[in-house]
Amino acid sequence: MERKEAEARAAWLRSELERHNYLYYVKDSPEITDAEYDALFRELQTIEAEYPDLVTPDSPTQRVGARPAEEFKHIRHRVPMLSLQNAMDEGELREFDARVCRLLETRDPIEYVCEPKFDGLSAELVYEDGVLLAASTRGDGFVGEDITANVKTIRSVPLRLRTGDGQAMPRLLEVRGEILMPIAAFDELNREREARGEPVFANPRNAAAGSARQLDPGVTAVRPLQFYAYALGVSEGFSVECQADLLRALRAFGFRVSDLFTVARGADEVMRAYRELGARRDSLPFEIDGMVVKVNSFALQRELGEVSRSPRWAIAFKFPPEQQVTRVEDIIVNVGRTGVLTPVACLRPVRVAGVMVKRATLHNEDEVARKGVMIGDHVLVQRAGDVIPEVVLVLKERRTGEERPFVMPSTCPACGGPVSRREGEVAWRCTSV
DNA sequence: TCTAAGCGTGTACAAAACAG
DNA sequence: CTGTTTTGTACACGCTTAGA
Repeated sequence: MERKEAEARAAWLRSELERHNYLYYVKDSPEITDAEYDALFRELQTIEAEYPDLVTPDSPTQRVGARPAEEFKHIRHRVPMLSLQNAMDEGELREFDARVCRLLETRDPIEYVCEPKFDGLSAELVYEDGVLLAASTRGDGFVGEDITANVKTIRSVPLRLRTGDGQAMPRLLEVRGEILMPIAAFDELNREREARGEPVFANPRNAAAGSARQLDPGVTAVRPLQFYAYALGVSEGFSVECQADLLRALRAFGFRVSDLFTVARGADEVMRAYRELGARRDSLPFEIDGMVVKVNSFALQRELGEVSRSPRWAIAFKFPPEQQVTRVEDIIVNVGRTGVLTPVACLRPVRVAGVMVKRATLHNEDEVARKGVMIGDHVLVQRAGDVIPEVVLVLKERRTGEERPFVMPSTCPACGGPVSRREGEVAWRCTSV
């Protein structure tokens, strides 16, 4: 094949493959069979093998192109990736709404966008002139890990932004969203791993986080990850005026965007959206742990600004935590790096919200001291956050006999040194650490 | 009231220790 | 000398506490 001819053919194949990829992985409505796709893919591979200089970074053949890395490099976020404040119940949601109204000095109902709060790991994808150049984890909000090679293997991530209906290609677009693993794919993956005798993942969130942080992108490539876009970092040559328009624009750029988002006016409508999302929660293809409520207008968002590491214009409205009752088998004492002693309850393993809970910290000494926890007690365990189970309540039953009340030891279990607790101090400390 | 530090759980991965 | 298990480190996440 002539070089010029090959160049044109390769360009056509790339756009065609990316279009079919989009139809299959984002729209869930393929136009061609897998075999036809493979044939196109192999043709492109053949051309690129003959003319290596024709390979572009956004070529579909480059999704799993990178070699295993030694370590993750770090990427600084140009705009910090903030975390959200939580609202645990209706009262806290209404407080949030009241604060927004007060700060904006308005009595009119505020327009909010309600979106599912995906249970995965958040990431930032950087597109320059429409081409995916870098992807990073949230990290501490300022600096994240470079997971570009891994993100490129996620088939619902566009390697090149789609444009159309008058939208020009942005010079720069930093797209933020969530990497997650759908429940059905997670179950299937664990079945395979179990059959091969490999350890199974605890839940889809951890499976997604683990998969995204593989040093070898080849491993990530065979993990069924998806990316849902929902926010922006820096952008040049692109602007919208509100969150709802942004979500629609992200969809037009070729990203998966959940169709579960709604626009609500005022706290009452937000509460309705919350109840509706909660009712649908168990039938969704992926796990969510709440609903994110954002002030729709970007102008109002700017006016509200941010405090600390979270914006004043958004809140994570959590679903009530799942609870289970289990038994305290033992209480041990953990010695921290700085000598802090923390009693930890060893529990009869119980499954709560996708994780097996075996241990729970008893660091909340007020609670523990007031009510006491004994070996043999039955305790209520709830999944407090994404990962951390917490013992919140005590005493469903107290058996007599061999149980002993828990008392902090007078010597450090790690080094045998003395243990003390200064006046007014909450924590017990090993004084020799 | 806000911020930073400390802490615990759970994940992945690499090095070290162990066994055949 | 291999392959497997154990141990240690780093990271993500979210909570509590202490200090500003």
